[in-house]
Amino acid sequence: MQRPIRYGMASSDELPKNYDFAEVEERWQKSWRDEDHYFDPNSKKPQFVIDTPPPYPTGNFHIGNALNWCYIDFFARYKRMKGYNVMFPQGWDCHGLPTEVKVEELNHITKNDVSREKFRKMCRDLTIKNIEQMRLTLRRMAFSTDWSNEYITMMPKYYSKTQLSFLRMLKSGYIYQDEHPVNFCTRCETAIAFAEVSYEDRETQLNFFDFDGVEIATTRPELLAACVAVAVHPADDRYHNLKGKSLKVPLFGHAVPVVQDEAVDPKFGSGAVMICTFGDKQDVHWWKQHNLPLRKAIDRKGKMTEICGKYTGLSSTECRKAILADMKSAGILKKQEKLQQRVGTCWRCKTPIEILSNKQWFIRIRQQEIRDAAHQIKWYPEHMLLRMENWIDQMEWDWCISRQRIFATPIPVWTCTKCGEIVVPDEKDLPCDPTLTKPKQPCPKCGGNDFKGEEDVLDTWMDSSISVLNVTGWDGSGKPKIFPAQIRPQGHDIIRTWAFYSILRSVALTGSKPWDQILVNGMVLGEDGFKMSKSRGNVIVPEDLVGRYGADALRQWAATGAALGSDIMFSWNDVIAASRFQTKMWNIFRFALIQFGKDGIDENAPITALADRWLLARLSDTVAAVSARMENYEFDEALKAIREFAWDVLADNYIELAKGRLYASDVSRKSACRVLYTAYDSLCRMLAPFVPYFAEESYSYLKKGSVHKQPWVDFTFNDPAAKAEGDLLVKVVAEVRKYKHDKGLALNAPLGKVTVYAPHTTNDENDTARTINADVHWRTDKAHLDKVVSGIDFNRSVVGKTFRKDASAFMDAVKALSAEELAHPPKTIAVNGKDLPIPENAFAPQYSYVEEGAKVDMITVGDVIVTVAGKE
RNA sequence: GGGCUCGUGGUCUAGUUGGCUAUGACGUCGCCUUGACAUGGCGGAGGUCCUGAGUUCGAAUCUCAGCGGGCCCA
Repeated sequence: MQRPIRYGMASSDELPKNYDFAEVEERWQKSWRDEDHYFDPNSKKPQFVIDTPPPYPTGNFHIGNALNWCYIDFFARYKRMKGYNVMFPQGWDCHGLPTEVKVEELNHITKNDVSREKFRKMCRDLTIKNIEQMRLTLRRMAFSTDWSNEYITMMPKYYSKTQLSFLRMLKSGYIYQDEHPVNFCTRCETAIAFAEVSYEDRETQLNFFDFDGVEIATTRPELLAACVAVAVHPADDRYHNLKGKSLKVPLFGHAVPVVQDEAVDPKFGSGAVMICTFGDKQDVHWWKQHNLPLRKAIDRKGKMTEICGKYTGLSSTECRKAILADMKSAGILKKQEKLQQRVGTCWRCKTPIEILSNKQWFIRIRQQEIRDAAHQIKWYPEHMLLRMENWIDQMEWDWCISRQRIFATPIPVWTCTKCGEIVVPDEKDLPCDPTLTKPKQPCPKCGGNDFKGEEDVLDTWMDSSISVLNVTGWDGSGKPKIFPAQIRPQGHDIIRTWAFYSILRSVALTGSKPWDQILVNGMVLGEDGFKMSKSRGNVIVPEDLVGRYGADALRQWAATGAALGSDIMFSWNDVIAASRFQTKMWNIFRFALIQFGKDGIDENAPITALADRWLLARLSDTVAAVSARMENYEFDEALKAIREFAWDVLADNYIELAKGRLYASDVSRKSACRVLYTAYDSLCRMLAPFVPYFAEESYSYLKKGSVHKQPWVDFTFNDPAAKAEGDLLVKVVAEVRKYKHDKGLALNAPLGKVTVYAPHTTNDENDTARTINADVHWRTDKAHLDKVVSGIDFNRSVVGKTFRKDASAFMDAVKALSAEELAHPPKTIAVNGKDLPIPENAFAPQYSYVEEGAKVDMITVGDVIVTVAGKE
């Protein structure tokens, strides 16, 4: 049964004994209002705009997303409490191949079976369904999303901005069209960017063959038709005679020059390589360097072109086989060796990429510009900047932004069929699909009226790399008022893509860095330490976890799991520990509420007892520490400090000390209640960003109003003496407990007189006495103790081994020694009439102490002496 | 091959401007059902701080070399 929402001080009979997270979380989720999290454009508060990552709407919010969003929500909530006007937008990065593939799968079609428009609609419908699913999870997780700033990249409102940014960058010369080699996936039939290439190890064959008298080693004989040169190292003596010569390509017969290049490794293969357009990135290098011609041997579908003669139409694998067979029968194939190599593949479908030369759209990469902007951003953790720098430094090609797909932002250009002029739409006519509409004016160059709409579409990163411009309200007119954003949170896996492209685009379009700070979080690994994957069976689904332990427990796991930037192993242990902490907190609050229920709270009661001042001093330190950690996004440390204070300091020490006073009804009870009240209130507020449901529920028993609308805790209590003396108090209690434990006594067993000889007298309001159940006296004078030998500990393994049958006689002799002799034993001792040496470690005297005539036990706490008189 | 990052009890981890007996959690063992909580309390056992060399009165921490893991890239 669900309880009604209630606010304000509870009476103790209203208090449920157990914290039922499922009931509580559902109830609060229903009552919270979206409006409370809206960014207020007219606010006078300082702004805190977050450029959140728009997830790909697969329908499933995975645990890595959850970690990322928890971090965002922690600081979004914290900043709101600190008085900032926070924008926590939610975007959806819709376009791209996975959805196309999914639509084909679900409808049993290929994209060519239906019209482009129909296919797009199918993709849009699926995406909307997925987004709705994921929104539910976001709400269940209690993320304080600003739903008034939601954006969906496939919607006209968003992608018209993508198109606007394209037109602006085209105009300013950043974007150009060119025939250029690009990474190409022949399965997806599209160009892909370097960031989309992944690498796999595989074994291949290195083929040595006779190339017009020169031995050449190649892994890609099928590219023989595309051979445009042979390269050797200039210092390679074997090939001096080839300088300036040309060679005839076997099987094909065209002549190619021999070029010299330092980049050729004389030790690899035969030391002579053939340059083809294009086998790999190195070929592109050489091709540019030596101004070689272009011979295209492979087409977009991965088939051999006409220049391959009789091999035309074969796939590259078939062609390789055929050419090797023909080399063999011509007797020019010398030998074959196995070779380990890394091959670039399409990150989506794992097909090995080809480098093909096509007409494509590009964005110029101006490295220095990006580097400068990256340096103006504060990186958390700092070393992530290095990854960005390394990536920038080794960029060689411009960013290819055109894709040959359907579900994506159209490139808004037409080509005049008569003169080839590029024509663009008016900015006010965006969004625009050039395959469906025509330009309003004739061609400005030749006056022609026949145009071809661009069928290529934009890379998805072209959408998401303006997320920050979108949320800050960019409309093309320079730099928006609230730009740059304050922070970009993201994973380290997309530094070279999303972060890199966002910086590039912001600089190009506004001349400024996109954000003040970037916060980089790690990846979530499975419980076995490996990346989560279905095949490993180590995948954790957030919804499952939330169902079993609640959203707050998952959020705590995210906070405590890892330091910023480092990968985090998933651990059920941490989730269980989190849920236990909530139980503990609930019981602490229950205890406090029961006390408050007896005769209310006096918020101005004088703080009298030492323990009370001690607790407030420790609370003050905790608030300072937690606040500092929050400022630095060190959520693990922040939550750790809260837990430590609540569990160790408040529950295990303070409450144990103050219990007696709270049960009694003297004046100092009010002091303890006020302290409990302050701690309760502060803890709710410090916990609010981490466990919003739990904090809200707990706070509702204390006061009216939502804890999430309270300011962050501002509490200082400076009392170094109370801290030092209170620490002593706690230590004395701990030592006496240990003493009881060692004596086999129950912790509440009564003791007789306990005297503490400390440097200062301490007004502990009898807390110590009640806690350890003894008559406690605090004294500042020196302890007057008489040390008395009360017995002797024999080490029987030493005594027995040394004295054999004289052992008992030896022990009797030792017992007969005086106290003085026992403390400083002689070298020898008379046993059965003989003087025998006393072995080392044979015995140790036991001492007892006598204080004012009574026998006592002595405990030391640093230089403080505590005596305990038994209760006989 | 290059860059980044890391190596601490069985497991995960804190600690690096060099300095008390190396932190905590989980697990484990023992004791305790005391009026918030046994999803608790108290206590114990358990560590070559990856290896080696160096600097130093002193190294988990600094330097060098090596071994090993992870990530990114060639």
